[in-house]
Amino acid sequence: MFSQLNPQLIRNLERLGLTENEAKVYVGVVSLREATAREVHELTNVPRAKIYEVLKVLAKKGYLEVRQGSPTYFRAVDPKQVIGKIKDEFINCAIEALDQLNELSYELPKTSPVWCIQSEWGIKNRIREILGGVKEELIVFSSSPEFLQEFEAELKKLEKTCRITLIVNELERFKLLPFEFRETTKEFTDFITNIVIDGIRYDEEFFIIADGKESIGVHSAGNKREAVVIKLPVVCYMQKMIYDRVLEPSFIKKDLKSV
Amino acid sequence: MFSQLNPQLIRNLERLGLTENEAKVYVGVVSLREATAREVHELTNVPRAKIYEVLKVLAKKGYLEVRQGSPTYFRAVDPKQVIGKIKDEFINCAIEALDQLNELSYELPKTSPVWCIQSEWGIKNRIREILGGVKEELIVFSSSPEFLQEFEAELKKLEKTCRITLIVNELERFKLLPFEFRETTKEFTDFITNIVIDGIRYDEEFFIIADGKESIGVHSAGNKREAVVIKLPVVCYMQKMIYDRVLEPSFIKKDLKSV
DNA sequence: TTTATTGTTACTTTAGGGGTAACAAATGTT
DNA sequence: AACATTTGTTACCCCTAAAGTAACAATAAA
Repeated sequence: MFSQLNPQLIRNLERLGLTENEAKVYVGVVSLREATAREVHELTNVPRAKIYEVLKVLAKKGYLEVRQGSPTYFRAVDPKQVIGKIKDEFINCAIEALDQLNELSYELPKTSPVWCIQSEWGIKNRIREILGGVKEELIVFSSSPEFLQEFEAELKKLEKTCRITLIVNELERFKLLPFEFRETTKEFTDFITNIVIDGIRYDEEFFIIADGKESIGVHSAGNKREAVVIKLPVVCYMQKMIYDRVLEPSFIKKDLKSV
Repeated sequence: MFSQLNPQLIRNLERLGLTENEAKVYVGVVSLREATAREVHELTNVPRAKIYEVLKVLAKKGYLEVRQGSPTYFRAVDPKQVIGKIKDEFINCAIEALDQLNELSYELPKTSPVWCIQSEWGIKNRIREILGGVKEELIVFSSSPEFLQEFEAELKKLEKTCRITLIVNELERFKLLPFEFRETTKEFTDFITNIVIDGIRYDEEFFIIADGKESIGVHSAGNKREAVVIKLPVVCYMQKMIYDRVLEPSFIKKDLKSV
């Protein structure tokens, strides 16, 4: 039998906490609706010697029902119930863990001025956190419409409550986004997309300065994305200056004298 | 340092998918708010040689932020975010698994007449399922107020739509429950709480007959609970007869002649 | 009685995670 | 500059859970 037991499903069940054999056997019994150990073995290729133990475990967990006899028959409990139970247990566990973690922070937020974030999720998460904290002014640079679009909703919301300056390297590529953009000078564009340090080429994709005191920049080095959070007001001011100078002359005066 | 890292928390995080060392290190960094590898090592007792790899993994997963340097510093991402992410991924996984499981049932419900359930959860789950399917008549026997109470809500609801007969072995012990009970004869009580088969003593705790065609009985054998589901109309009729005979005479006639 | 099937047991193998020791590289100290 | 300390890495061992294998008793079927 090569019924092949959707390996994706097996992997999902493993991630829900079953062992590989448990997953296979449960899927087998669900497929067969009602089956003997041998039938499950033939469908799943789990060694017959192992089946019995696994079936016992699953029955004890409440995922299977049993009809004693020779051979013994097994029947799967409705997947909705089973997955639901697993989910509930997991959620409880998550809630408990979160409570316990929140009790840990004895010390005051020793907030350090520079941090580097390596995961995609972490980067976006942190950007949202910063956007959520903006009070008055926000300056955004982006060279990637796709990346910027991720935060469209947040930015739209902020537009109502604070001054936003959106700077991009090519107006053309951003025209589908519902914002008013300013363009950088050609020199800056060339510069920013071609920074090489120690043989590694950096590509600045995104940059935010929030209220002139907190910044996060996203760049890719090689094929890896990375973000740097900087909270030093001085650094941010310098960076802000750079962006000021980098805007096309026509935009500079009318907008930035108010700062 | 014997700060002892709440072992319950470590276990919870393990159940959420971290390894033991990952859990310890994450908790360590959350506790310290911002720390070097060595500090984490000293707080958690995870071998220093292992710390670096673990920290890297956690950073890549987005649970930590990094400040490069010598020594490198690490900072924990807000637990709410981290646990939230883990939870979301798990839920997605559960949903996907459920969809895939639901696609499996090629065959018609080969529903067999006799099944045995070994897990506490499975038993209660199945009882609720049966209660949910009752159309006209329900007969319940119980010798355990605690167990019966579990289904108080479901029974209250059913009272409105169908005939319910609740039979108990000692009225006294059930008087706190908001139902009208009937009592079994003393002989039956003695009989039911003292069945010995092959040297094992069985204790019938609970029994339901739904619409005269489906029954589930819960008994404990030794210190294990077990339930048997029977869907044979004949067997159920016999069982119903037994219960009819078992009621105190005063109750029998006025209620059961209508059946 | 023979044969096949069911269920059990004992053993091997493998992989992942954890622990230890030793070393190179970077930093600090005299 | 020489030395000591700390940081970060590597290689190795150990243990365990889980998977795979093989052989055997108990039961049912022929």
